[in-house]
Amino acid sequence: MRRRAVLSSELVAAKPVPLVISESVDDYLKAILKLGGAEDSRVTTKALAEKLGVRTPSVTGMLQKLAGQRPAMVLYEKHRGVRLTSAGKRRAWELVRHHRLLELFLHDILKYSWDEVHEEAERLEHFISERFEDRVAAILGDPEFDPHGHLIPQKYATGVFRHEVPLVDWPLRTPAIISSVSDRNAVSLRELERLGLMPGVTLAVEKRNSTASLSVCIADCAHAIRLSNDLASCILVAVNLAS
Amino acid sequence: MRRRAVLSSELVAAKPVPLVISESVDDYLKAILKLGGAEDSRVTTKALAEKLGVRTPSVTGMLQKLAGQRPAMVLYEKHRGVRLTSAGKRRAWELVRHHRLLELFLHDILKYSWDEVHEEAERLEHFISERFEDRVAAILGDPEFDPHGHLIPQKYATGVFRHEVPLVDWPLRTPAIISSVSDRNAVSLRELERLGLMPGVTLAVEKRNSTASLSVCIADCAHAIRLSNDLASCILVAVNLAS
DNA sequence: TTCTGATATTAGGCACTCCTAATATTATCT
DNA sequence: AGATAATATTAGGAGTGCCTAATATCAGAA
Repeated sequence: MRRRAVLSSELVAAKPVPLVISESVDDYLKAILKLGGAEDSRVTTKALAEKLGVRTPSVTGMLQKLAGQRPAMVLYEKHRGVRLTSAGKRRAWELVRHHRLLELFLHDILKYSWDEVHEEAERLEHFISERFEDRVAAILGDPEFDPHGHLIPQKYATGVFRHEVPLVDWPLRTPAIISSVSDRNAVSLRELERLGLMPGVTLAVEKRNSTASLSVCIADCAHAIRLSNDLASCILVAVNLAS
Repeated sequence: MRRRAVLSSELVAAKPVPLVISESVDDYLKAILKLGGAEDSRVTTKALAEKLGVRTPSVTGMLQKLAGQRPAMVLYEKHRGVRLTSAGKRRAWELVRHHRLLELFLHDILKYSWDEVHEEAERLEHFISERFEDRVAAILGDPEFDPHGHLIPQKYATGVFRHEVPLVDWPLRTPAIISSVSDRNAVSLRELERLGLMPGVTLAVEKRNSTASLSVCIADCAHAIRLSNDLASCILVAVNLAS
């Protein structure tokens, strides 16, 4: 039997499917949160597929599933992308909290190095209980920032996206404070640590070279450091650290 | 096409299937280890099904899969039960080490109570890395026992089964030392803790009642305690704690 | 507006792990 | 030994989450 034609912007039918939270679902929710950004904009199938390392039909299938659950995790209109529902946001931010708490815990308590925390946190964030989360937060003294400078969301709270600017977009010779660095690449993190380029450090961009690199000065500009664009793109800065 | 008849004790054909370790596989390996016991005896399909809370056809299917992997995790002969191969033992004991280290870690560092550690450890044991295992062991000072008195196996080592006797089988009025208690039931654990019946405590069975209960005395027998058979069956004792 | 390339969805399949029903084998009792 | 009960296996199916191939839709350029 042929499927009937549908209006293109039809909201996907919501058969009440019992709620399932798998590792996979978690990963989709986190990816939608990140790609949606502060404006909570619609996220495309393609963007999700790239972020998650799967093919687009897999994404379509999962989005239909997530939209059909009760409570629905996403709002999904065919061909128009997805956004998280409040239930989806809740879980996604919970995972972000888990991840960042775990990173700090692994670093401060279990003495992991800066570049080792991400991978382990990424795996464990799905499986720790609320109790684990609470106890870790208590031991760490309800911390605000993870080792890479990222804000740790409050429990049950919708997190905030800080107003950060990639160092590569920052104006020349203007003091900036490193607010956070990407935790994705262990090699880059080791390099940044070696160079002393860590959250809280003040620096300025001396000059941009045509050869895809830039020179930066730390604080008083005693000595300039040359950074590859690759490395520099791991660094986010802010004028003040409050926002 | 009809499947050809096979000799009943035929070793299951070993098509080289790439090694997969899932949570499910882990659970089967641990169950086989425990049911096989110190003598490493063959474990039946039915026993596994009961232990794991699945039906027997599911077990048969999984055993065939585990036997067909390279390296094989189990030795499996149809209708004759399974045993772990050395590769299977290695993973199973690794999980036991993970579980017991995690229990002690949750109790000592994250301040979980005695009865809260099992469930969390059971979930996390599958996902922690070798690094996590090592750091936790280091923080705890390479501990020998978990909070319930179970031996924590050495890294990479095949663990040992201690010579323990259930309290319900222990002779009357003979001093015994609690070597371990079952970690399976949180309610029982809370009760045991309240009564002071914890690993290391010396006691003797005063008398066995027909009403499925028994009276025990702690140490100097200042006061007797009546235990339900249910509770008593959580307690394992040993003459000395070395073995 | 119509074509075209980019993006998205549907269709159909596979591996995993579970299920029920039917069948086969083994063990036990008379 | 033969019947029966207990245990185990095969057959066939379901849900999840991934895949490729085919098709549909959308958005930008001519």
